[in-house]
Amino acid sequence: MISSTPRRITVWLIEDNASYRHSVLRAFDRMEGLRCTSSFPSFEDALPRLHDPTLPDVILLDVGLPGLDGISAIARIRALHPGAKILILTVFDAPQKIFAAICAGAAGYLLKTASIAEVAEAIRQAVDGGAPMTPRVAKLVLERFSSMAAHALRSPDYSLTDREREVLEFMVQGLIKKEIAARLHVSVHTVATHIRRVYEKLQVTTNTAAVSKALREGLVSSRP
Amino acid sequence: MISSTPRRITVWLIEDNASYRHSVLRAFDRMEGLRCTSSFPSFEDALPRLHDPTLPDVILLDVGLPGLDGISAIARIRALHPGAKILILTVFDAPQKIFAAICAGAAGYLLKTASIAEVAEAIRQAVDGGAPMTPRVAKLVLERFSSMAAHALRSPDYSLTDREREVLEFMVQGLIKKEIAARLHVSVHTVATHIRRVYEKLQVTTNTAAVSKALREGLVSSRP
DNA sequence: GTTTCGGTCGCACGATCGTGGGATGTCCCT
DNA sequence: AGGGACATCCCACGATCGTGCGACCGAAAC
Repeated sequence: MISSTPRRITVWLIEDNASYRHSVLRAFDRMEGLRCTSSFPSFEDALPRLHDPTLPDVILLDVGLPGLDGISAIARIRALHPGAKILILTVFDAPQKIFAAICAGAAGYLLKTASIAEVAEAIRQAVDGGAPMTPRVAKLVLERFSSMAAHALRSPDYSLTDREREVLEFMVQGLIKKEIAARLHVSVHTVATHIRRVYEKLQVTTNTAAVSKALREGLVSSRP
Repeated sequence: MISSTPRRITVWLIEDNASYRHSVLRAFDRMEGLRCTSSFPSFEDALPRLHDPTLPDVILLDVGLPGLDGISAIARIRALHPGAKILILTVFDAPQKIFAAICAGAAGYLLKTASIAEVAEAIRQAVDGGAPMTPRVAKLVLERFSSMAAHALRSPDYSLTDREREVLEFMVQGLIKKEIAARLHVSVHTVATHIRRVYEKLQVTTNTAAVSKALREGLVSSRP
């Protein structure tokens, strides 16, 4: 699957390791459709050039470099040049680093175990709107993703009745018994009874604790 | 990057399109290190075979097929054969489908725009513990991921003081004034004053509403 | 047919809360 | 020297809450 872009893709390389930087540069020079227009040993060196009139399509960034940490660098680049695809290329595979980079707006995350050819392919994918990732990184993202989603969806069973759940929802909305009674067209005593059962089932003794438990454990919808 | 597995990777193919199924089968036959041991036109056909003593390393599954929907199929397969890597191979790129599949436990998600060679490579990556994805899919996952994280982190500013936030945290834990006073080594009156200010700033009039607002808007950590 | 469960209603009492006032002291800012 | 923000403490009053106990009814379950 070769993408046919009209002109060469321009790339900046920000990488502190000189020998790695040069080998990437040389390899790119021999490639069709790819052109590394500038390279820098650190983000600080690249920073002033971010005001240039001609900016690259893709910025290849090592987030292990000295000085400003890579995550802040991503944010700064995006602020100054939102059009650039930022590809992280690093030796670090700590989930924390990876997630931080993604949340900061990186388009992809590659490990240096990848070959130069794979890096080049990843650059093309990024320009095509893809999000290239080393499989190992993809695995971590997927795991975190599904655990986040699972956490957002899990809902322990306290076997609340429909009416009890209904009352609980109103409590979560901050209504007091009197108001809940009005909404449900029943007496305050009835509401009190329902709340009593809810407390028993949730093993709490105060409205505060009940609301807290309900929200934290997703017993009611979190949407106001 | 060729993975050197001692024996051939065994694969099942579940795919309703007969001609696509056959072309994949033929292609795999010509490949080293890959063996498609069974193929089925639907999940229902594969189901009884999930009790076989010899089960595949990877199951290639089309989630657009008739009968049982693909998402439930993933869950069923994982229940019966947790060791298998499930790779989704489909024409559907609706984010909803993708996220559901991932949350159900798919190891990767490929679009049928991928070449057979790419599918084969993805199978190897999956066995190596990776999570192969078409770049387009990766992009969607990354976007959703960072928006989820951003949502989980956003926190409106009610300019609560440190002490007020501290008291609010205890309220969210379900403590009553008396208990909070004890924890902070101050009098109940002091706690009452702090709570009063919190109510003013959050624009609420009951403890319930305050706790609800605090939890929903991430004013305090949601970890119990 | 009797039991069980869910929902409804009632009363009473003490505990807790929300809010109106106030007061004192510390720290920081200018 | 003065003002503002913050934290601390106090009192009093009515509203609200938590919980003890008891009751009725309809539907479903045994």
